[in-house]
Amino acid sequence: MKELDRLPIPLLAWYRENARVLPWRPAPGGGALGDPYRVWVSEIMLQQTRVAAVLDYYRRFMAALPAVADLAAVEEDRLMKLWQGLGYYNRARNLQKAARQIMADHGGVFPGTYEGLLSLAGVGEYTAGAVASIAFGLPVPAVDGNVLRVVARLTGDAGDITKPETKRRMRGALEAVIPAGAPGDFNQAMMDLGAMVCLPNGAPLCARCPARGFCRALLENRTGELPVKAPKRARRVEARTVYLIFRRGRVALRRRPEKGLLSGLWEYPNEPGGGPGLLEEWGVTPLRLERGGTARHVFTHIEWQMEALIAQAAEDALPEGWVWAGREALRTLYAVPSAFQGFAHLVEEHICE
DNA sequence: AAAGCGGGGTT
DNA sequence: AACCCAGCTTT
Repeated sequence: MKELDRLPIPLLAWYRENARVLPWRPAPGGGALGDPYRVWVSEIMLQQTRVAAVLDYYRRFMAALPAVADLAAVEEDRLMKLWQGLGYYNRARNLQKAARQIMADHGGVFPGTYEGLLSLAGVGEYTAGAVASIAFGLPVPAVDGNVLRVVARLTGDAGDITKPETKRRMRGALEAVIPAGAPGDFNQAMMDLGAMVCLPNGAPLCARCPARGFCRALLENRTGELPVKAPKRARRVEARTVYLIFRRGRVALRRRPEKGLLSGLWEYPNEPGGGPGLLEEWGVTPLRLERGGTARHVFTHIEWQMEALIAQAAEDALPEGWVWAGREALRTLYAVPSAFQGFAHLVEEHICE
């Protein structure tokens, strides 16, 4: 009998005792179904994002947009403000795109099949499997980073889990053992096990694991070597100048381009390299110009080393599309990514409105 | 198949 | 400083 065949019974028993209590989760262990909209929103927020980071965003989001029709109708700037700081902002745009698909193509009713879910914007194999199993009770695996790690160790599989082929193999193996009576509990139990017991970086808590009696990696003393993962590419460093331009107690903001990094969000004007000369190009005449210190922000693939220039503008004129933002507008209207958080105190000092 | 896309907690 | 997180889309 293979390791995965032996897993469901002890795993589900462990889950009944140890499941995390989460606002989008149905009562664990009873095989109850979750609400599709709530489960879906949570799954999108949780992509590449820890549970702890999601909780407050999820509560705010559901209070503001309690149903799929609300999401379909909300204005984009308000949507981005709800997502501000969570990262991977295309998730929010795809969320709305999918909500409009549901309204237009499915009569406002959530599609209840794996293929129907997969056709929604921003929903891939993992998310379709998660919603299908948790909200609709369908026996489909939901294979995320946690599950790949658990399966790699449990079965002693040394395949590179960053490769699609390895992921396909593990997903297929799970399809064969997922219990038809409680697929949602099984998938969530796998994720909880990965998040709480089968920890990454060679630090699993095997003594607490319901699979400790038959885990290949544990029995063969290979938990430190599994899973196998190809190294990530190094990030590049970019020096940028950030212009904090003030006028009558407000600060200048511009919208980032439609595509690429932080697309569509608002920012203090900034450019690679840069210097005082750019102000003139923008038609901004500085009455005073001073240095504002430095800040650093690390993305997955780029590191910004930023230096701020603080300028007092002589006139109201700004380039097309730029705005003057007061404290209230900055707080409630404009979504500014966390990359600029390092200069928030400077803005706070110079803004008066 | 590889690269782009955020931000923050943990080790 | 590296690793990783309830991944998806585009190239």
